[in-house]
Amino acid sequence: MARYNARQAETRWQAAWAECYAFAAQRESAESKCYVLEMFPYPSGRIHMGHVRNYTMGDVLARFRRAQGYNVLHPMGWDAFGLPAENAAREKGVNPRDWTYANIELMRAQLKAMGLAIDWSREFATCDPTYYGHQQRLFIEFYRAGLVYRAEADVNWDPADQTVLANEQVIDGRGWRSGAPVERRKLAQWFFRITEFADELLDGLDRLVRWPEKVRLMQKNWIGRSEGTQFRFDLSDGGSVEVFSTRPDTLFGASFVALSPDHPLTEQLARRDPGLAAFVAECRRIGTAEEAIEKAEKLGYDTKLAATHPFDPGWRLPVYVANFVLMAYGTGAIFGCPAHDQRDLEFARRYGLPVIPVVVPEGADPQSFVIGSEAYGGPGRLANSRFLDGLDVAAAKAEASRRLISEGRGRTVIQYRLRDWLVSRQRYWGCPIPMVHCVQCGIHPVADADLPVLLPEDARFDAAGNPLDHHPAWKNVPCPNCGAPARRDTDTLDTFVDSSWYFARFCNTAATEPVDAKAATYWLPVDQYIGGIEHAILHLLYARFFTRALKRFGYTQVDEPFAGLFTQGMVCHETYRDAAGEWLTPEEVEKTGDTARRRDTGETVEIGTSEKMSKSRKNVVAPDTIIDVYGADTIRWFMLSDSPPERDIEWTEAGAEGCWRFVQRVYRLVTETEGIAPPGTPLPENLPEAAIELRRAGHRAAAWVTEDLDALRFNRAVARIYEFANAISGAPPGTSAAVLRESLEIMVKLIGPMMPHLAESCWEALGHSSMLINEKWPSADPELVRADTITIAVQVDGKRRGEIAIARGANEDSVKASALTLDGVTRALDGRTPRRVIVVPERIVNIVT
RNA sequence: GCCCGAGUGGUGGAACGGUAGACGCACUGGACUCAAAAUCCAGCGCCCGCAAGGGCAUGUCGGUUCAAGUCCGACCUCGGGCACCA
Repeated sequence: MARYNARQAETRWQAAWAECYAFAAQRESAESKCYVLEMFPYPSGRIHMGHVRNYTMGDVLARFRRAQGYNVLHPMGWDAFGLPAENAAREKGVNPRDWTYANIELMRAQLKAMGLAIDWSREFATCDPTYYGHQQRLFIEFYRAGLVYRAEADVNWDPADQTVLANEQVIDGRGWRSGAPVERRKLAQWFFRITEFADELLDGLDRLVRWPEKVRLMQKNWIGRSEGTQFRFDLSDGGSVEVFSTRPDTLFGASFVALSPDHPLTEQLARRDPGLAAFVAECRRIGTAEEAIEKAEKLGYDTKLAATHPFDPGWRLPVYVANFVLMAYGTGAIFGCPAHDQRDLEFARRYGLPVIPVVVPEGADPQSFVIGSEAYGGPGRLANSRFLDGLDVAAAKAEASRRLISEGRGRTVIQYRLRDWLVSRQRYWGCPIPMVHCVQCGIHPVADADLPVLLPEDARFDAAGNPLDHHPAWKNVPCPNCGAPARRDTDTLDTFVDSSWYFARFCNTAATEPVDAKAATYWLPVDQYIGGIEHAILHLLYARFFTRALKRFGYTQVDEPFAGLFTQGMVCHETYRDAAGEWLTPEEVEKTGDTARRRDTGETVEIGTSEKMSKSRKNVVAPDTIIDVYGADTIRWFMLSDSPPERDIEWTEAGAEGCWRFVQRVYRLVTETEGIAPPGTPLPENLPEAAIELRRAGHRAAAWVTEDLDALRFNRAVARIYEFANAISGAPPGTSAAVLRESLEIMVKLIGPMMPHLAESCWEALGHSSMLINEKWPSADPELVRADTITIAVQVDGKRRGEIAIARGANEDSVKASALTLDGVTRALDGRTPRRVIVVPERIVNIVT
């Protein structure tokens, strides 16, 4: 029995493809272009199953489009800056740069072993000075255009590690590495003005029809647009305060005004009021930890100031500082309407403030409508509201707003939840911010001739804090403006910046500009982007922002970077625990049926739920060991089979073996089927029915697989191919030699994008001297795809009672007649006369009694 | 709390409103073999029945329809996102 040697074949074909630069994209060729991109990996050390799934999907699409005649761009790079490299430096004493590039070497080899159709000539890492140097140019360009600015911001400061932490790195109010309580500090930081594009980024979502609805919705919520009115309250000390509200209609239900603890007015008042200062300090201490917010009670401090109601000069409202008012949203001050806002209600109950319902649900009596422990946020008519009485909410909003505006007290405002993007990081292993601080003349960009600002190679990682800040030789430079002694900005850019424009750089990685406008015009947008759902908001939003900014500077002509987005599911595995509750790796466990025992001791092991592969659960299976045993095609086939690509998939040894058996089966089918005509043999006329059936199966498979790959339904494509393989092996002996050849060639071509090495070997075994990679995708004959006879079901009163075979296009009366003579139908009718017979052509017959 | 998804055999999953369970995995029986592996053949939702056949089945309850896994309403369970956003 012929056996397919995956290892040998795979190295051989990978070398053959590389030799003819099979996957190099053609520069701006006449063919239609197709840019296929998977989210580039962080070089953590080794590839994992998630990478395999991601890159297999992209590869299938790239190869499929290539076979269809597209000029395909399918590049690969490395998202190479980030904390793990720096941690390795601190923990193991290695240089972050060496650590990163060593990982890239290893992972590149692993990806190449997967047989990916990648244009490796375009590879780069974001930590290459040739990449981050261009990023620095972009930063300065953004700065000059006002898209980058510096401002004081509240940040999470870890006093032990002496660095700013991202919100995700603060766990229960403590630094994730140091365990020290995180402080909120005001520091001057760099920001990207992403809010300038808030409206565009929101509106653009509607046009992203090939994005998952879910991701669009998440971005919409994240941007969080709300329309409202911003207006002024006059205060008893002669000052005033601006508030923002989406519900100016409820103004007659107001019972207090509240300021954020971080509001400038609060700070001013606290200077004279030690009680308030203490209250503010207490609010800051509770901080931003999620849990704290959830449990925190509504607390306030009465400033003793009074605010004048904007619609009634004689109506005075108390002014509080309240812990639930955020400085970061709106104006940092609100008016409280307890009847119609849950937070305001809790606050009012605690401090004994009035609760006046002003919106009454339709049908309820305004006199007896009382608010209990739940505020009423629904629709209704205004009451207790003087000139607004009787209006519905929308009309009352408009009227209240109109009055505030006409009195010169307010204006309509659109507020966003989206904040500007803070990009400063007190870290070494990132793109240095190309700015210089001069005591004489302020902040200036580094001169163009001095770019890129390279990271120093001799940084020290033995002290806490930012190594760049501890490196006088690097830090101290002359001011680019006045020449006086100055110092560099020692922060580096958030690594999300690196991944916000790499797809544009891929269009021409040799460009002397950050982005080659001509190449980008040809290639962008990315036709299909594939990656994890975890990037649904940040990365994808930042990339959308960058693309718009790049367009402003003439680098691109598109608004949106990714015309199609696909978010794939995770790779999971069963978990195992021994009697002591210790996690065990799959290799440590021997499974027989539903029971599992330890390989070493034979002890029975508890099988836990299937979860995302993770080191902590030890349920990780390394792709390279699987590739060593079964080959790349087997693991690729597994990733595409069974589960729909957007859902999670469970890795199982049994499933992998099943894929491996299919690999062998395909090879046997090609090498052991007897009586295959030589290449190029024309099909004879007057084929017997069995041969025509096989041809139909083949052409149908071609049509369906094409459809499925177009829609990224890989699991269905796989099922179609199994069906077709069954049809070939089930063909009766003596089936036309030419039809066998046609069928096998179709099958091999259909398998090509998914199991490319096996397909090449089969193509060769079928007697071809050319490579399959140069063959066109099979086209299906529509005549063969459509069946001549169709089997349709016959129902009586909606229950299936039999089936009839009819000719395509058979007339309704004959269909009806043969349906009514069916045994099962007469039995079910039991002498009754049908009242109605519904015939849906080529679908179904339903006889209604 | 608000906003999204998803519930189909032992299992992963198929199914333009039209034969529910394609295809894979697991399992069972058989062939081949000294034996095993590999391979091949057959079976495989549940209940009644020797069979032919019949009944019940897509989380639950109701509705629309000649016909509902699919559409509508309510509920249950699980998963995800956002969360003092005024």
